[in-house]
Amino acid sequence: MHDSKGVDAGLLQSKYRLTKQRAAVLRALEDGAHLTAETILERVRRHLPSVSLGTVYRTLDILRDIGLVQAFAHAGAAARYEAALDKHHHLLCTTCNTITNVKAPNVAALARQIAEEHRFSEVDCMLTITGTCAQCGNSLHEIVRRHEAVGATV
Amino acid sequence: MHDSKGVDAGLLQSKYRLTKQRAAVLRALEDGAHLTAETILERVRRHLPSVSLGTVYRTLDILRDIGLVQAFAHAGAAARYEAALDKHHHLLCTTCNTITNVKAPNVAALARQIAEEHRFSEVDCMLTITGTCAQCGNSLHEIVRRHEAVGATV
DNA sequence: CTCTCTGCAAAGCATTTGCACATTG
DNA sequence: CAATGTGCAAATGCTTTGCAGAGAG
Repeated sequence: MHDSKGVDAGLLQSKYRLTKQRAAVLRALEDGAHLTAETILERVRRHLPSVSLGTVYRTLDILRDIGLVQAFAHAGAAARYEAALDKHHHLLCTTCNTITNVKAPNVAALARQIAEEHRFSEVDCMLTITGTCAQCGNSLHEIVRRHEAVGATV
Repeated sequence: MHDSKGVDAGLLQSKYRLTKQRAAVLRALEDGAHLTAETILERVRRHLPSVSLGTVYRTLDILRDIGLVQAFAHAGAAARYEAALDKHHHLLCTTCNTITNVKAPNVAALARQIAEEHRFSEVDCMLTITGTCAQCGNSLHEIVRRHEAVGATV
């Protein structure tokens, strides 16, 4: 059986109602993936085929408001959403667009200090590291190798 | 007179042509502001009234490609662009949406280390600290104070 | 003179919203 | 049962693109 009590608890305590659509969105994010609204809709529809994209967006807004969900925006791409289970940061491969979660406990303290110097309150922080992941890096090398083998000039 | 040689140098060296529109976009970002495409268009049109928004977007893409411009995306808002003058991070007030640049030299080393552990290459990093700036924090306090003065119940 | 760039206007996505009906607490 | 949430579809906002003419090197 799905024991989603823990996941749904936040909604029950909030000013928002617990509906099956909202529970389904939370369940869609349960595995820690970084999903677009469209992909969340696909997952949700496996259980509740009639849910609309509008509802997914409205739900994500609510869940962000409660703090159960976190959005990740990057220029020129749809926002990606994830469950806010624990504090972590992101490693984004700019080639395959995969996002990997990483821990960086020192960052929060650093951010808090900077924020304090600027008299900021209610602070949160997010470190995004961009680059090329090992897999994509290898693929690129291979392409270069083939080019050279064929004798292509750059 | 405007000594924009330094600013334009990147374009001259690149595979892209140096046009007055592109120079104007660079000049619009000269003061280090974090602007939306729409605002950049306004600034550009002061000098070149016929420039179109499409050209601004195309130019920003090119400038990002060369590394002269950096984009900043945040869920549910237009992207903001800034000149990539020096390495810095961002303090975003979630109330007034003002972005402040901050230095955090330690972050890069930390990011590099994390990236290495994950076999990432060509790494860059960006720390975004969100919160409420001093000014907005004060305004909120004042609102609460007024509420209390009137005897309003929460 | 050729290749690239621009303006214009239309198209494309991601996201939001108004409304009538369904559901929750 | 009153308040809130949902589906649908239309609207909005940001960004991209096709094309014919203009401009750069």
